[in-house]
This record gives sequence, structure tokens and C-alpha cells, in this order.
Amino acid sequence: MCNKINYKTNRPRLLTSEVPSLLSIRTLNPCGFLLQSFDQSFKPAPMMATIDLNLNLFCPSDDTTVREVSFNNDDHSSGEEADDVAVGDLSQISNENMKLREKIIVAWDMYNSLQTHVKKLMQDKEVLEWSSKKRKFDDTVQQSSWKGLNEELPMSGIKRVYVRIDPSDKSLVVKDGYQWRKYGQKVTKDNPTPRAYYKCSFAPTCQVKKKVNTRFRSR
DNA sequence: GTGATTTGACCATA
DNA sequence: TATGGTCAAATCAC
Repeated sequence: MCNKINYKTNRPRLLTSEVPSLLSIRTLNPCGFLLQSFDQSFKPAPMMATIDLNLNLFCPSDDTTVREVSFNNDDHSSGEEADDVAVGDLSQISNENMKLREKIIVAWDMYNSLQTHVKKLMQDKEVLEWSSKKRKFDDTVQQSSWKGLNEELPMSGIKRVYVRIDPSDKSLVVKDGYQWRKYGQKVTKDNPTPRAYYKCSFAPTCQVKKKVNTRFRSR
């Protein structure tokens, strides 16, 4: 008996290729002018982040308008002297901008090298922890009287492992040395109870999957 | 707010 | 075309 299921929904599907994956860092000088811009692409990070390094050292935060430079004429200084002062100020600001720019470039380089280092450390940690857990599990399987049921699927390179569980254990967690995350459930043809699909969630590099036919647990 | 689960839709394959 | 496997938005649990 097969019933065809018609799916009706208006829910949009977001394809992975449509997900923006851009980290944008903008650096503004003390008065809000763009000083330096970095764009770093990350794949497959499904997110977009913008970080403003607005070093607002000299300007009030709400002061985004062009400001007039006025001079106090109480000392009766001439217009030429005022121009000289203005040029001096601009030159000083320009120098400060240059120094800031150099500092930001150095900080960016340090950030990049630190990020690389952290990534490498995390990968090393993942590999160590995973191989430790895997070894424990392999030992358990070796000792199991069910080892005759373990099989290597021909031509596929996929190893199928059956794990015996304690019938008195009513928990839904199978103690097989892996950490699982459920990603789907399906009602199959010859099974009245749904089949659950799990992925290994211990590490992103862990490709192990499992199927659970709940009818075997139902009694 | 974050991570896990649920569930309808999509896709590959026999 | 039916079926199983997977994806990903919605929902739930904490």
C-alpha cells in the first residue's frame, strides 16, 4: 500500500552557494574617513560580518559633519599666520594617520598569523581526541561476540559495524564511541516506525553516519 | 541566545 | 516514478 505524498509549501530554499561568506573589516581614521579596507573571503562560513575599527580618538562620536577651522584673532595675528597654523595642523593629522595606518597593518598581520596558528592547534586537538575515541571503540568491537556481523562493503570502502546494546538500557544514546547529531527521519516502506539518520558530530572532519531502525528498540 | 531536533522539500537512483 | 537519503528552515529545549 503506497500513498503518494504531495508536498505543498511556499518556504524558500536557501542554496549553500547563495550564502554570503565575507568578512569585511573597515578601518576609519579619527574623523571617520576611510583609511584602509580589508576583505577576507571565508568558505564555507555561512555568515557575513562587518567590523568597524573606528578609532575615534579626536572627534566626538556624533560629529560627522564637516567642521570649520576657526582662529582666535584676539592676538591680532595675520591671515598668513593662521594659514600656517592650519597647514601645520593638517600636516600633523596626516602624520598621525600614517602612523595609525602602519599600526593597523601590523595588527592585521598579527591577527592573520594568530588565526592560522589557532586553526592548526584546533585541528591537531581534533585529530588527537578522535583517534583516542576511535581506538577505544575498535577495542570494544574486537571483544564483541557480534564481530562476525561487522562487514566491509565490497568496492565501496564503507565499513558496516553492528553494535550490541544492553536491552535493559532504555536510554536513546548508543554508546558506540561516537557523538551523534540527528539530521533526518524517514518512514520506510516495510517499517511502520520511522528510520532515523545520524551524523557524527564529534568533529567537522568526522564523516561517520548511522541509521537507526526504531522497531528493533521497540520491545 | 544557542544548539539540537523535527519535518517538509529536494535530489539521486534503481 | 517510487523510494531512500539529505538538506535546511522552523521549532523546541535548555
